[in-house]
Amino acid sequence: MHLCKPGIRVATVRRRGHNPPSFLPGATAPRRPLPPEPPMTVVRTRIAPSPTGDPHVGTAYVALFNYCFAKQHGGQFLLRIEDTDQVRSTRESEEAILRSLRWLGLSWDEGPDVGGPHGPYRQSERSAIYRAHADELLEKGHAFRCFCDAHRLDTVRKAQIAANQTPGYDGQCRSIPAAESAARAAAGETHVVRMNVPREGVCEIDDLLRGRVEIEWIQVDMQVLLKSDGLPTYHLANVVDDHLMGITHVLRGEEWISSAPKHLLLYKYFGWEAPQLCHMPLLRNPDKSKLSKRKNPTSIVYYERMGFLPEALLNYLGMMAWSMPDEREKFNLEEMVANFDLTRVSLGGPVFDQAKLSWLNGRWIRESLTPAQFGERVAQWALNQDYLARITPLVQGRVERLSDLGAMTSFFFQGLIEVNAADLTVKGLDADGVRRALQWSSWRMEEVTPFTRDVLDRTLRETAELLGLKVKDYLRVLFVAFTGRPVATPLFETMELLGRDLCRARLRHAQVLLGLMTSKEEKKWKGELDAAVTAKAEAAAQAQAAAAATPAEG
RNA sequence: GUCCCCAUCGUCUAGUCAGGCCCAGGACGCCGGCCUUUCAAGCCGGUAACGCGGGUUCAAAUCCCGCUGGGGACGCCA
Repeated sequence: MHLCKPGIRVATVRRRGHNPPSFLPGATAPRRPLPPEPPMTVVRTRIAPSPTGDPHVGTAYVALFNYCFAKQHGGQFLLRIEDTDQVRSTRESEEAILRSLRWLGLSWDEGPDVGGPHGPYRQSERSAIYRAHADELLEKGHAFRCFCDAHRLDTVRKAQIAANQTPGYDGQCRSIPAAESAARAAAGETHVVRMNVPREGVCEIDDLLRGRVEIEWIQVDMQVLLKSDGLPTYHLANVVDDHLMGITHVLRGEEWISSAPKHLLLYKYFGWEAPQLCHMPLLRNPDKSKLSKRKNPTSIVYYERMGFLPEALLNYLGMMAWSMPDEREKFNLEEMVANFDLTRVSLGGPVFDQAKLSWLNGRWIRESLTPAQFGERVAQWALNQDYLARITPLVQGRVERLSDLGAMTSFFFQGLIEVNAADLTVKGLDADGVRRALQWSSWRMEEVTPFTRDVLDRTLRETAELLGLKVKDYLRVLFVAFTGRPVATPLFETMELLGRDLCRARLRHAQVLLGLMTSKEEKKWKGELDAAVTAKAEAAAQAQAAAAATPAEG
C-alpha cells in the first residue's frame, strides 16, 4: 500500500488566540492566510465508533467534523467499527449506529457496509493483523509480555492511590528475560502485551487546534496493547488501522489528548508517519460535565423518536463549537462543507441545549418543508402503517367508537408526556419509596435486551419482587410514567412500541418530577438493589439445592 | 492525588492569531409590545457577559504571568 504520507500538511491550523505561535516543530505552522494544500496527498479521515451501546450524538458530532474536514479538502471519509471489546460489542449496536449516522445524512466512502480497498473495516475481523504487529513490537523490544493477573494489578493500583501516587503499571514483567517470556507464553500461560514507555523525557503533541501540548513520559502508563483474549486494545488497533487505512487526520474528542503520547509512540515504534491530531471539545451536559446519558438524552434514536428532523439535528451538531463565517445558524451539510474551516472551532465545551435544538428544528420544519413534505415526514415518523398496525391491536378491545382511538393512543405520538405528580404513587410506599422504585426500574430497564415485551415482562416482574411489591401495585406507577395515565394499553407491549429511548426519557421525566435522586441516594439505592439481587439469587440457589436434595433422601 | 485542556450574556457564539472600529455584536431562553378570531409563527423592544489580580502598551476582550473556576485523563473500555 502506497500510503506513506509525504509531507502532508493540510492546513496545520493553529487556533486563533492564546498560543505561542512560531515555535512549532519545524516551524511549519502557517499563519493565515492558510497556504494552498499540497495536492499530492488525499485527506482521509474516519469515524471509529465502538458498537457498545446506543448511537451517541457525540459520535455523530465527531463524525460530522471529520466528514466536513475530509470533504472540504476533496478527501475521503471512512467508517471503521472498533469492536475489540468482545464483551460489550454487539452487532445490533453496530447496525443501529450505522443506521443513525445514515439517517442524519452522513455517508462514508469506505466502511463495513460499503466495503473499500482497505478492509475489513471491522476490527474483530482484523485480529491477525494486530497480532502480527504486536509480535513485531515484541521482537523489536518495544513491547513486553505481562503475566500479572488482575488481582495483582488491582492491589498495586490501590496501593498507589493510597500512597497518593499516579496509578499505573509498576513494570514488574518488563524485566523478564525474553527467552523466559517466550517460553512461558509458548507453554500457554495467559498474558497480555504491554508497550514499553520511556520513563523520562517529554512527549510533544502537535494538535491542529491547540498547538503544542507537552506530556511527560513518566505520566504515560505502560499500556496494554494485546489483551489476554488475543484482541488488541483501542490504542494498538487504532494506530495500526489508521496507518493501514491511510488516515491523514484524526479529529476526535478531547478526552483522547492524554493517550495521544501512546499513539505517537506506537507510530514511532513502527516507523510510520503519524496523522495530524486534532482534539475537538467535548459536548457537555447543562452542568458542563461531559455529555452523558445519565444527565441528558444522548441517543440519536431518542431525537428521532422525539420528532427531530435529521437535518436539524445535524445542523445543531454543526453549531456546536463551530460557526459559519457569516454567523448564520441554519445551514445544511453541503453548506457546512463548503464553509468548513478548522480555524472557526472554539475550544470551550459546548452545552447541548435542548431548547435551542428545538427552536432550530422548528425553523427547519416551517422554512424548509413544503406542506406536502411535512405531511410525508409526519407519516414517515409515526403515522405510518407499520407503527399503526402494531398499535391498533392493543386498543381494539378497549374502544367503542373508532374516534376513541385518538385519546386512547395519544401517548404513542408524543415525545415527553404530561404527568401528574399526584398520580405517581405506589400502594404501600412513601414518596421516597416511589422515587427509589423508579430508580430501580431505570437501572433494571437498562439491562433489558432486547427491548421486547417478554424481556420487559420478566425483568419488571422481578423488579416488583425485589421491591417487595405486588406486581399490580408496582406496574401502576410505570403506566403513569410511560403513558401519563394509570390505565392504558398493555404496559409491556406499549413499552416495546415506544422503544427504549422514549421509555428512558419518560421515566426520567417522571423522576425529575418527583425529584431526581441525590448522589448519596444513588449510592445507597444502588447498594440496596445489588443486595436484593444477590439475596434473591442465593434464595433461588438454596431452593434449588433443597429441591435437588429432597428426592435423593426420599 | 498527578498530568493535560479550556475560560465573552443562563446557553450557543462573533470579536482574540495581525491590540484601537467593542462602555462588546448575533442567536436561543426569558420579559414586554405589535400583528392576529385563539395559539403559534413573524415583527419590534428589553434583560444579560469579556472570571479575578498583576504586568506589557499611548491603548487590552484581544499579548504575557499568576490565581480562581470548569472539564478531561489516569482500565486486559473505547
